[in-house]
Amino acid sequence: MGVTKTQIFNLEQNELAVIFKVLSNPARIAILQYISQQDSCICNDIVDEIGLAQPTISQHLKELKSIDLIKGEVEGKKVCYCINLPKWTEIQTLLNIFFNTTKNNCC
Amino acid sequence: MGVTKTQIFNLEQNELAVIFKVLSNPARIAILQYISQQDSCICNDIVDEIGLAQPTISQHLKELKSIDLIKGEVEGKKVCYCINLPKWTEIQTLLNIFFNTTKNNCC
DNA sequence: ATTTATTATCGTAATATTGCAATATATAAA
DNA sequence: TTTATATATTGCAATATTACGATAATAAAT
Repeated sequence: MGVTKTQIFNLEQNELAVIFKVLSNPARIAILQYISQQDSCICNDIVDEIGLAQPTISQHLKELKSIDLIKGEVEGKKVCYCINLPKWTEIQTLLNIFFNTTKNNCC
Repeated sequence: MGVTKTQIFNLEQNELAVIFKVLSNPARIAILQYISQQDSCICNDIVDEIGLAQPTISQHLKELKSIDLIKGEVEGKKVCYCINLPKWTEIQTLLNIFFNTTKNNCC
């Protein structure tokens, strides 16, 4: 127990759940919003901006990268993170399809 | 540690995270999809449909109810669950606003 | 080559989530 | 009232997540 039984669900259900899970933390929401506000991808000011320790931010960035929601470009000793727009749009579309197809018959 | 630091984030960020968290489990996705497919809200056939124990389904339904995504109507000894359409649409709009406002400047 | 700055990884503690058996509650039927 | 059925709650074990200190890795600057 304690582990999600992914085997009994289909690919779409598991993929949606993974996407939602990555987005299910306020720090990651805040990171995405902050990244999108910067003109020039000034990135790990993220640590200064959000009030969490550097390893914690690094871990959150890794999770966001795990579904390609963001990409990081190494620029010298800094890394410039930004939103991966094609994937972002793809996910938005996926979620809208889910919401639209799953709103039917009610009591 | 081990607990999300909600205090350091704003209301919108925390609300979005809560919504995403409720949706971040394939069983709950499957329940929502199944409910929407039934013409007549035949509800706890959910237990038969999804391959999880009755208490587990009951718990997932509770979490879906916690953000008003579904509502349950008692009908005799059965309970008829269905999607709460106004809330469903509201959340879809909220997520779209998030996706649209958070897709800007990239490297 | 050494120092400094930036980011990533490891290890760990605290807490949360998932799932289920056992049990409680509620309602219909007998 | 007893019995049967449907759903909810409780308690618990296994695992996952969140956060951070310590440390490693990388690369620019001296």
